[in-house]
This record gives sequence, structure tokens and C-alpha cells, in this order.
Amino acid sequence: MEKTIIELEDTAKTLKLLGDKTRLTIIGLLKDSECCVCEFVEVLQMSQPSVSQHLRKLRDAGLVKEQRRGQWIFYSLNAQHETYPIIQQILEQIPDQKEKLRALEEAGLRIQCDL
Amino acid sequence: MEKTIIELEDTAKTLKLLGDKTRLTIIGLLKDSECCVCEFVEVLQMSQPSVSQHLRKLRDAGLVKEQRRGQWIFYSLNAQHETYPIIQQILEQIPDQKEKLRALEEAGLRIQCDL
DNA sequence: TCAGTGTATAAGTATATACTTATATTTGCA
DNA sequence: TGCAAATATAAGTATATACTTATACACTGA
Repeated sequence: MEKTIIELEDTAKTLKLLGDKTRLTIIGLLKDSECCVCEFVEVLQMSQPSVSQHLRKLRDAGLVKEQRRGQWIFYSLNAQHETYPIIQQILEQIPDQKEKLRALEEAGLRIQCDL
Repeated sequence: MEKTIIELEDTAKTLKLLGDKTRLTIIGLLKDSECCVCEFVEVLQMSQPSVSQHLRKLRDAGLVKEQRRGQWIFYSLNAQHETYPIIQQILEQIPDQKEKLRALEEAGLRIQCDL
């Protein structure tokens, strides 16, 4: 396995961001597929502004990327980030979030975007 | 590798604790050997109460253990904690802290306790 | 061009956090 | 027994955080 040592302070910043139930769940959801804001709102059962603010923190830190497609903005993990290896390790240690996405799909709330 | 899935919320709590430069350094130091409070104070260049308060948080969460030996209280990683595997993964991703302990030793500030 | 949907941002507020200084507790030793 | 060293705890304070509600912005389709 390739091994790049990241500054301890950078690691601390990433861990701090992931040290929040909401954001850790967001990252967990993104492990399986990209998602748009309204999907997070539905899964997390939180207000839209609150979700947006969490996403902004993750984006500002570079942990996630955003991509607009029509009226939706899709978020995905940024595999280029220096702390991505740590995120991957953490993702292996938490319960899979796929189930929540599948429930969304069954409820007809999954966004399908062909743009 | 054995694989125990830990509740996402428990993981978030551990990450939150490690998402602080001081505490992450403490954990990094404990990777190599147990340490007593005055050693942390020296390495971290922080006040003793501040260090004690960080150690208390780590201990309250069960991430570290304490053991009194004479007038010193030694701290060590708690390998029994459910999130210990995550901590190990993180420790592999941060710069080694051994150097700091060696510097302490050379300065004659390493505590040797035979109790 | 306008209304509706999805998303971001701003401002306010309550709580959490990480220090500080002061003091208490425990142990070792003269 | 009493003082010094190591550590913990308490109380105070400034800053950070995570919500809330209100509003702005961007895109879609009629």
C-alpha cells in the first residue's frame, strides 16, 4: 500500500469534520454513490439549510466535490484529497449506509438525473 | 482481519476526540510508549491543567487508561476499546512522534519508573 | 418573463470547547 | 509530621459550533 504521511494538523482537521454524526453519515452515504442535497435532507431528516452548512464545511475542507446538474447539485467524495486514505479506512469501520439509499429509492425519492 | 462494525455514533465520538491537534499528538505519543503527564506537558509545551483536561476527555471516553506509579500517573492506549482498530488505522497515517520522545530522553526529562 | 423547485447564504442564538488561574488531592521523602 | 512534587479539579472566559428562520440565488418549464 502506498503511504503518504500527512501533517498531523491536517489529519486532525479531517477527523474533526468527521467527528460529527451528521457529517460522518454524509460521508458514509457518499461511499456508495453521489447524492444531491435533497436526498441528504430526506435521509438525515434535517432542515435543508443545516444540511447545506454541513456540506459546505466538507467542501471547504476539500473532502467532497460538488457538481451542478440542472437544478440539482450532486456531491461526491474527493478521492484526490490528501486525507482520502484515512477516510477510506474510517468508512470500512462504520456500518454501511446503503440501506438508507435503498429505502429512499423505494420511496421514489431518489434523484435520477441524465444531464 | 477481524471486523467489528461499531455504531456510527460511537465512531463519531472517537473521531471528534481525535480531531484536535493536542489530543491527536497525545495518542501519537502513546503509540510508542506510555507517558506520564509531566512528559506530555514538556512535549506539548502546554500548561499542566490543560494537558490534564485533554487526558481526562480521552480517559472518560475510554480511549486511554491511567495507572498510578508512585507520584506519577502513566497513560497508555486502551487496546480494549471498541474503536481501537480505528485509532490504529489513524496512527498509521500520521507522522511518527517517536522523535519527540527521544528528544525528551536526551534532555534527561524522560521519566523512568521502576515501581 | 414569471412561478416553482433546489440550493446557498445570512443573521441570530444556545451550547460546547479549550484555554486560563486558583486550589485541592495524593504521594515521596526529610 | 510537614513540605515539595505530580496531578486533578473548579471556576471563569473567549471562541467555535450547530442549529433556527429568513432571504437570496440559480435553474426549469410554461
